[in-house]
Amino acid sequence: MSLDLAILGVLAEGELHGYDVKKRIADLPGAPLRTSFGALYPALGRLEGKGFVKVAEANQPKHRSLIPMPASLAGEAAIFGARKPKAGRGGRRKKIYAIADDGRSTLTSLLLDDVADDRSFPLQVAFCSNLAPADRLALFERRRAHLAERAARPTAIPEGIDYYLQALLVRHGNALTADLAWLDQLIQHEKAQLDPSDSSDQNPSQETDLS
Amino acid sequence: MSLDLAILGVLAEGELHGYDVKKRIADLPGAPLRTSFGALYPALGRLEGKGFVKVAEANQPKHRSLIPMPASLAGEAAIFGARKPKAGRGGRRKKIYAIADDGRSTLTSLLLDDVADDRSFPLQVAFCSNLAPADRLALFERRRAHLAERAARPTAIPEGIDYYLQALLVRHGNALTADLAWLDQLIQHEKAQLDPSDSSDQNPSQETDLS
DNA sequence: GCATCCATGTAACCAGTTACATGATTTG
DNA sequence: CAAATCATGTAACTGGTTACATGGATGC
Repeated sequence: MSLDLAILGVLAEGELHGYDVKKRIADLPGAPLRTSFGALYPALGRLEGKGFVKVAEANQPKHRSLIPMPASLAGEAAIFGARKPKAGRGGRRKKIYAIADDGRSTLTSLLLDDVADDRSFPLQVAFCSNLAPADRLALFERRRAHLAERAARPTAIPEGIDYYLQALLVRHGNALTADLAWLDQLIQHEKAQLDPSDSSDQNPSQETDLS
Repeated sequence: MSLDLAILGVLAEGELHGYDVKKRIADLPGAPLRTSFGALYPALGRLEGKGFVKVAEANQPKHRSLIPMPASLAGEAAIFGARKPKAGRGGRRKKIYAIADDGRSTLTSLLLDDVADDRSFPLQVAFCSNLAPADRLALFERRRAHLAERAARPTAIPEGIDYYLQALLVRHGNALTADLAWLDQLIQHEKAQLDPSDSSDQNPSQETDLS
């Protein structure tokens, strides 16, 4: 399920408490996933029960995790660490979750999963840096094949079609085309990484300008 | 809910039995909605209970409904009518549903509903020919405003961002831009219809080529 | 010290899926 | 007549939502 993927994904790059997990997946750069606490906390509980996730600290976050954290997170982490809770004595509160080893392998398999679900692919991309380069390439190519097959199948209903349906159809087709081009760029990038012979394509460009 | 919208939408353009309702919404030109019988039949039952939909015939479809049907449906309807079931005597089977008056008004309100839900907007477009031109324009402009606001809000996290997240972000931005342009075309079309002074833009073009 | 946000959780409900059961009609 | 496909439905389960309850921390 995609919520699990998102949770494991964000926890894979650093420990967080539930509240922050929600915030983080809510504004994942290109793949925002709105969810609710009513879904999140039970999910965290489930994942903990299955041993995919563990509670790192239940309180007194002295100031930071020992796990090295990628640069992308260092900023927020620093801020978070800065306003340290004065408390220490007393109760259970602010559970900080970390991904467990079983969680990492589960994450990998969720990332490789061939779910035709359009909603989860962006999440797979968002966290695909956790994959081995070859697996990543496979993921992209699988998706590309899937979309290509979709684009290929007969459009049907070219009859005296409604203006708005026609507009929708055009939009749909254009979106598909754009996605294919985008995937081609990603694929090209991966291949370049795997086989470093010719050098080109350093960053994803703003406009889909493949020839 | 979007299944209700889809059902009412397809029934608004002609009577169908459940099985065909599913097929039809499954390949709505630009807004396919995969669903299952386990969702569809209960939904039809609910709609019937609320009086939004009624059973036109429970069997012997002699050959066609008396309701005038738009050209877009005439083809399929003819085929469907052609292979008429030999039966007549006996059981209840093949319930043919038709939209009721209450259903039409419900459809209208569902079409006007301002649901931020990205999934239901395409459905609203698919059936927006049921709206008065002014309402249709309002629907489009509301959506446009919504997307524009989304596009405007700070992208955040331009830090040492992951290649794949960056790619997702670009993709997302491009999709938004394309949708805005697409909506602008629709809006322009509506305005031209409402105020027939200058004439341009007859069909949605294949490429989003607004100036 | 009061309001506001951070933070975690639970309960009731809801819409959907998968899998199953059943039977009629068509076609080879 | 047997197999495939059309056709309708139900039951168990799943994953989510909204609303609620609770309480610590922060800031004015």
